[in-house]
Amino acid sequence: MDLTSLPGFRDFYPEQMALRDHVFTVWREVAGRYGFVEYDGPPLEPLDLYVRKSGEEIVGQLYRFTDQGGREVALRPEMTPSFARMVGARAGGMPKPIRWYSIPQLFRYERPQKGRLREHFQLNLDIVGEAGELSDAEIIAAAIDMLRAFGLSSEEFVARISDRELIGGLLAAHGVAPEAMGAAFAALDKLDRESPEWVCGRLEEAGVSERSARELLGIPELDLPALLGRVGDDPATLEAGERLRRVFDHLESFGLGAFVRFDPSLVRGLAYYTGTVFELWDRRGEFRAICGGGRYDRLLAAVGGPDLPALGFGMGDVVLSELLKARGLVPEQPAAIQDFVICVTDEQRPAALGVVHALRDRGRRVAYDFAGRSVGRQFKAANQVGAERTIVLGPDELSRGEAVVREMSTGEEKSVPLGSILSD
RNA sequence: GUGGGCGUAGCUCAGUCGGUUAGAGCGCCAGGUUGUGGCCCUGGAGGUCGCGGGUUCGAUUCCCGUCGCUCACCCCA
Repeated sequence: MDLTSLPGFRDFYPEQMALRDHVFTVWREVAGRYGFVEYDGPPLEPLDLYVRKSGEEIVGQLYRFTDQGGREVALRPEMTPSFARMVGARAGGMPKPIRWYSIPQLFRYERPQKGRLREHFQLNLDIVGEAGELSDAEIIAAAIDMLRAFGLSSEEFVARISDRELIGGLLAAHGVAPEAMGAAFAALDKLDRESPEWVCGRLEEAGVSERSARELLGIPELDLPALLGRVGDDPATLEAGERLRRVFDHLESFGLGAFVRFDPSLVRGLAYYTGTVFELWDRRGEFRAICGGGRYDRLLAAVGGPDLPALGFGMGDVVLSELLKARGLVPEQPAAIQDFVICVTDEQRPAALGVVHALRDRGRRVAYDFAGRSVGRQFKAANQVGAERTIVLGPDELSRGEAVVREMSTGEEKSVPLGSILSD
């Protein structure tokens, strides 16, 4: 029998489970601060749920199979379609905006690499039913506060923010036809990794003149006002720019100005974003994006959900955990054992078990030796499990109704009545 | 799917210019007696040297293949 786990899948040993639990706890705590409530859906869904949204080509990237009932099913690669279905079933009767979040385990059949496995947990946090840009600022603020709650500062990460409609308008003003928009976005997205010549070439293929392409290469250097000066006079584009400016204003009002930056080269690969897009990045550039999201006003309807504006983000546990480890932000776990109860001889066993159980009833984390070993070995065992104190029951103390309590860190020892152990 | 790097004990790694029983540190287990841990000492368990084939008198070592891990590319929900 092969005892290794599947490639890209993780075993969570206790120390890793502690980190995972910490991540989930902080996520839930911050989501709660923003008034989001948690939901979940099935990890296994009909294959068609994803094909309908992303097309047939996605099938090769899914964990999928035919079940015994002949149904084509897939382990969920993302939460949005399930979310759309669940929101759709209830949206009509719910006050808007809807604020829901989830921490699904997601699966994809791809070659694993740094920060990207075949399985991960991803916080999904979305607002449905609100089109105003205050909600854009709200969702970005929530993402930023997630990382702040882990102890990361504006020195360590930044939210890169842009707007797809604004950049789309800019590209259109430079001669990109609607049908070439996707290719042009893809080219711009490569600016930080590919040579200017390469990007220029791709833009020209998308219908951009060489002169315009050269001009577009300067995009990442532009601030928002400068960029607005180059988008022409299309009213929708100008409005998108104004909208984005107000998003930044709101974030500034939240006091989060140090965490955000306009980044026109950010377009995200996702075709379905309709407005604000953003990503959270480690400033040192050691990791891939920690978090990404934006506004997707037409997606819910497109996947069969309600026709409501929506926006949200996803934040995976893999990159985040690597970052926390690299920055020394993984909290120390409390000792698994608080009290270790020691019997000097087997005669004290019944009394010891009574003490053990009474302490556990009081919520203490308690252990004791199973094997009847020497007192020295029992202390050694207590030390190994990190016990905060040991409670020694010997014939002498027990005859007086007492026990010796030893603080393991200091070695300080005192004889106390059994009753006081169980009441303080 | 493409390419690079790496596979020796639970962990981190030595080592063998091809040669007999493959080592260390840490960790683990048991002792160092009869009521006190951390340090120390002694002993022990634990490895098909990733797997398969080839060359060879002999392969953990050389060659080929394969699997796995890992990094990058592609892609990215």
